[in-house]
Amino acid sequence: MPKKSRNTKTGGEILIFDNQYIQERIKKTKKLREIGINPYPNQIKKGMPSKHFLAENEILKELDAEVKKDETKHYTLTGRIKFVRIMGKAAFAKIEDNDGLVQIYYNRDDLPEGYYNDVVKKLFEVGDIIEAKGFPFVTQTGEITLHCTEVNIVSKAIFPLPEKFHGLQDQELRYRQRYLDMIMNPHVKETFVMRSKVVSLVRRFFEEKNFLEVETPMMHPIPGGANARPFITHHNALDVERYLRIAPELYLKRLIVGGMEAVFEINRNFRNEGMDHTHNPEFTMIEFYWAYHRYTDLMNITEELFDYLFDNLGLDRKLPYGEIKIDFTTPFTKVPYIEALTTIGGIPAEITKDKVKILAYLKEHKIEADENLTLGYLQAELFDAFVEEKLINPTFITDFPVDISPLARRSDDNPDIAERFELFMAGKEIANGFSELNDPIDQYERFKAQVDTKEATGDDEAMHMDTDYVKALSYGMTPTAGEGIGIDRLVMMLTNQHSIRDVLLFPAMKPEAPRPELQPLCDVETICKKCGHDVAEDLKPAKKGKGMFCIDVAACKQRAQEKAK
RNA sequence: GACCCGUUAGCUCAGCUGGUAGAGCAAUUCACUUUUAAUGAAUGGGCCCUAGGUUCGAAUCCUAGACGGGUCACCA
Repeated sequence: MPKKSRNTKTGGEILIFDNQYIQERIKKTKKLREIGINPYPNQIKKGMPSKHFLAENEILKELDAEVKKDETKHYTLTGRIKFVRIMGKAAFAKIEDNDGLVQIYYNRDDLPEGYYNDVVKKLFEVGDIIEAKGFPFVTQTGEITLHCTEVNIVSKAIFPLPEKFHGLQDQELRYRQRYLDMIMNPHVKETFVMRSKVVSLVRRFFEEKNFLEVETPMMHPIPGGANARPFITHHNALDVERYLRIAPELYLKRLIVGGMEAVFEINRNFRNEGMDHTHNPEFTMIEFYWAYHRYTDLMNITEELFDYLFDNLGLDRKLPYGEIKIDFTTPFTKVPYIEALTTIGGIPAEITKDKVKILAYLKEHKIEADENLTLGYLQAELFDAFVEEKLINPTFITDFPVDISPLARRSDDNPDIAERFELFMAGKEIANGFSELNDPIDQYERFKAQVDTKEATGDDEAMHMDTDYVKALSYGMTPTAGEGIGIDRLVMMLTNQHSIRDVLLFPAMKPEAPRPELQPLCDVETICKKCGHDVAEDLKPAKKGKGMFCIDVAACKQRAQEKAK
């Protein structure tokens, strides 16, 4: 049998199982069936959580007897076998459930006739999920253990687990096979339990403040609410392009126009940009909008939220983050944007307010910048290069240049700055909030300025003109403050994780490297029935009947037309 | 996108200036009725990421590529 076609079928056998270890395990599975044991039974109930079992039998350790045990008690435990130590006619194993490891003991004489030698010892192994019934005792080395009178298979594993001591180290496998990572590296689960708690608490916090949770579209006709490149998809029935949302902002503010005075949404945004340790193409944000409030109120409620999270998670206000320590004690420091350039970034004040001087300063420090950028954008270049990474403890940077804040309200005192802040910690942006721009004419002009920027600098992340949104504002929106908080990055801070991939259950990965011989056999027709297009990646099978059709309907039509000519 | 590092048994990793591919765990067989990464003995297990090149000979050297990790750039 050829060894080289992992993903194909040959002779009716699926060859991902073509491996000595897997074959051994499949043999054992078959043997179980032969002797009338279903390796995948359906009627098993979860046993007592291992933690409860251990806690409840802690008292056995106090017994004065030679053998510390209580045969009057009966327990059922369930879990995955992580270790097996067979010593002839008796054996110890450790099984793991959601709470952790617990030891079980079984021997030839206390199990049904022949069951130990023929079944448990030979056919149960590390990786299998089992059910164990018996009474508690304490071993000579002082470990509370279940002495089994019955052991049953719950689910047979036909793939072996990684090595028991070193576990699964390979980062790639850890991300691609997260379930295996979770089986082998218990702390991984802790991080995601923490993440779940954070999301839940954030939701509860806003609900308790009478915010309404809403769900707005994820497929947008015009991408908006942030500066970012969107993913593009196609709606077949309408034959239109749709953009996966880069932010929910503009829809949430439409709801404020509609009279909802406090709303929030926690969900994914999608940005078609580079990936690194702080960027995943899909990421989770909470955005909330609060009528009759200003950006200063947002800073207060943000501090309140952090206190709420830390109190409910029982976390110390000073948390380690790699080499550094972050002090989350509220209130957080507040520094105006331009001031931060000087006090934190160390840039002479006279430079920070002059385009020509900034360009010279940037050049001096070997930072490339487009000369067509406006003052605000140039100040942003300075901020990114000299300030951002120095913001370790939570810091609100306030009063942003208005031209880099196209959706924020101008300050009544100074038309060049916006009522906006961003919250930074450990050199990373965590939140962004502002008093919302509710002047429809001003909003129109700002969109237009974005479109102009796009033309002047080719910045394809600048915003699009969204006249539908301007129309909504034109009906009148109450003065409103709105904020977005990056949940992934927040969880990174709270769990001392330095890669966003470690707080995402299934981070985005490139497709696995294809091995040439392993390509699936393709015996169906490989050209589009309508236009004759023959690039396999562009084709999909017909919904009904046979044949292939183009995924991109518009392109298909065009090809068909050209062919007709 | 640029640079650096990695890819060898199911897993964790060795493999020197090029000379028949190694260990531990795991697996198979045997011994062992309180072990703690159980122990002892024997056996089996490799497209050395892929494709080219240099060479009498390549896991090893060269070129290109794939995937992963890191640094930087991009992402206000």
